[in-house]
Amino acid sequence: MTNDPGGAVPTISDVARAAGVSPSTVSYVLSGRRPISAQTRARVQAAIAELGFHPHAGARALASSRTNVLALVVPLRVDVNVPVIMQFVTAVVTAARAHNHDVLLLTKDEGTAGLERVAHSTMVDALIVMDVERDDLRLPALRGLRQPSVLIGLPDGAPGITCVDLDFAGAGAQALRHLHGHGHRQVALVGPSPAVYQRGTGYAGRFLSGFTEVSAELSLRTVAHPCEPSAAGVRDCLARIDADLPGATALVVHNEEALLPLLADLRADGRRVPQDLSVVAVCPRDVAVGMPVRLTSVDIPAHEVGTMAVEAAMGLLDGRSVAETTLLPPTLVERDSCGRPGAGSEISSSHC
Amino acid sequence: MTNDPGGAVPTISDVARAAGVSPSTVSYVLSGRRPISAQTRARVQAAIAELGFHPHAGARALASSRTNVLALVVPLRVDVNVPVIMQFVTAVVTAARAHNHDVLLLTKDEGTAGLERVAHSTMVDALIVMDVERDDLRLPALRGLRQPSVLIGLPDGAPGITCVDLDFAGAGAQALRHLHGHGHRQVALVGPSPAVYQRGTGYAGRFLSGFTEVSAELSLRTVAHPCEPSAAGVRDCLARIDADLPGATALVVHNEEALLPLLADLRADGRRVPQDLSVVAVCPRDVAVGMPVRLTSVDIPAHEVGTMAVEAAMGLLDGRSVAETTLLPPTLVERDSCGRPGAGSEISSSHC
DNA sequence: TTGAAAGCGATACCAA
DNA sequence: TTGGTATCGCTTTCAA
Repeated sequence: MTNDPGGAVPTISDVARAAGVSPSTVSYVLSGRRPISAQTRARVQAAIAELGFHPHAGARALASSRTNVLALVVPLRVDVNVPVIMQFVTAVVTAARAHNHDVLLLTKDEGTAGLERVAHSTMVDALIVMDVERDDLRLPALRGLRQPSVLIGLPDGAPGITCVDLDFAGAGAQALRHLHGHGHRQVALVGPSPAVYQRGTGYAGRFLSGFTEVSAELSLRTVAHPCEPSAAGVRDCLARIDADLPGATALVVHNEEALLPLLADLRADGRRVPQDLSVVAVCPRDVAVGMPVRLTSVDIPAHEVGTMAVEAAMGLLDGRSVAETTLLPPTLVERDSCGRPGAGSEISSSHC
Repeated sequence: MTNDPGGAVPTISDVARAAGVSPSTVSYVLSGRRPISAQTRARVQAAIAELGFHPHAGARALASSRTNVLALVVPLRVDVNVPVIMQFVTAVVTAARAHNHDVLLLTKDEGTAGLERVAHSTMVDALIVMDVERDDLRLPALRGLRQPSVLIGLPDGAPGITCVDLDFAGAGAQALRHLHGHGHRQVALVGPSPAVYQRGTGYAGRFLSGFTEVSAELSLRTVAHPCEPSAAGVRDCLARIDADLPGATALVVHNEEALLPLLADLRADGRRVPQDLSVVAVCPRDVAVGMPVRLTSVDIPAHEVGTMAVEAAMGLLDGRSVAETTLLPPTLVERDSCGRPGAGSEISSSHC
């Protein structure tokens, strides 16, 4: 690596001259878009290394109409689960890099204008949009862009845009089925914060509907309450559950941030998990594992979803056909927070 | 806004033709780099709106050697405080947008190669690097780039690169002085996880040294222990403190993730905050406020730091002179977690 | 297997 | 106050 600080930045022509070939040959060595003899390739590559040549991204974008950049729109609200968002972001950046793309970060609060700005100015090849609401105002704008987009989430109706998400209805169903299989007949759902429902974020409702359907199908007694993710909010929510369904033997918690205060609250109340109350959480693995009690959980596969979103975007860019909607099947992992109702302290973990 | 989907994307020449002026005039209307008569300007702007023209970012970058993009390098480790990172990111993106820049997201684990890739290919005008270690391997690489960079953090020695950070030594001093002012003479520091110290992240040591200096200066009895941010880690840490400094009447907690388990642990032990034990936290405001007890805290001003980092980068790009090191003074905010030692339940919040 | 040269779409210098 | 145009650095078609 011969760095030449102070010297001018080498261009493709400099490389061509040094290698004794034409600029186009250098370009083709770089892109592999046409066969090059081994010797020529070697000479060019030597010259590239020698000069420390790096193609100019802007020039490339101009000539090829490809930026190798993906836009990622993230929510920066505080009531949204920050660690989960970070997992999506990590997954997207990592997957994008694996496809030789970089990631331009947009915030949701720039709204439609932000999307159009980066798309119209050709800063990106495709867009990935997180935190999509059921009737998201940005959808029409996205449809109008020349670049393809991929949603993380599932809006109402046929969005006409590629969507990737966890099958939250399936997740709700699976959580409840699991508890039913362990003998529970009265189960309460601790949902996301009211703000999430009000915002019209789809996953909350989809999870609830899966939960509700299974409840009906299996003739269970269930209640569902949203929950503010704070010590006070959790206390409220538990009180309401005790009032509405005093015989509840299990909780499904679809609210990552409420988990810690909730477990603390139960403990302070002398209600042991899982001896007195079973808990199934819906959250990323590492959150479930990091709790005071290792929680049986339905995984939120942020990494997979993020990766699939990028794969879908790449597929669209390459002209491959891509399923409009991809719902990842839920995965429930047994850990230590779920026993049989009324098992008291004599819980046999082999049964759960 | 007359959208013309399906029609070709308009270029600056199309606008020029429509407005009856030359392309350069359109460019100057856009950039404001030379005086334009009001009528011409109006005609051009009308044409721009009419055609829905947006300058091509790549073409612009090529012609002007300015991308209007900032690289932001974020750590995606799990042991790092995710919400705090998100606050930095938010601040940087917001500030960058205020200066008409976008943000390209790089992960720390791409290391030196990632920095050089985006810099050499001229994808960005400047770089902002988070989570800088005391003797960070990336510093030499950053110094070799044509683009300026700004560090969030403070490496050892004279880095030769602009740095922005909270004055952690001052923060440690302030936390301890505050407790001393309220009568505490035996104070324990609950530090970040051992991993943070081992990684050589500077802020942990700087905080500790400020704490230690004040301890000596005021002849206090203090101990300091790192703390794994988990239920078990917190238990361990508290046990060690009880062993080493049984008379401790106050805790300084420089470990955001340990706060919740720590408070739960104290509560379970029947030790009330602040009646039996005072606590000063070091964390962002909203974290302090969101705890079961509203914590007196030294703020981690992620927003200010992120904003200042962007301002510094803009200053460097504009050729303004920028201080090599900017340490933001700490701010302690009184809330409800700090009383006089031995005050028991008769705490008078007016005194604290 | 390689080369020549015409763009890509802006900016900014040199003229008028 | 405005216009003409060379230039930025690369890709890709057309030719050989």
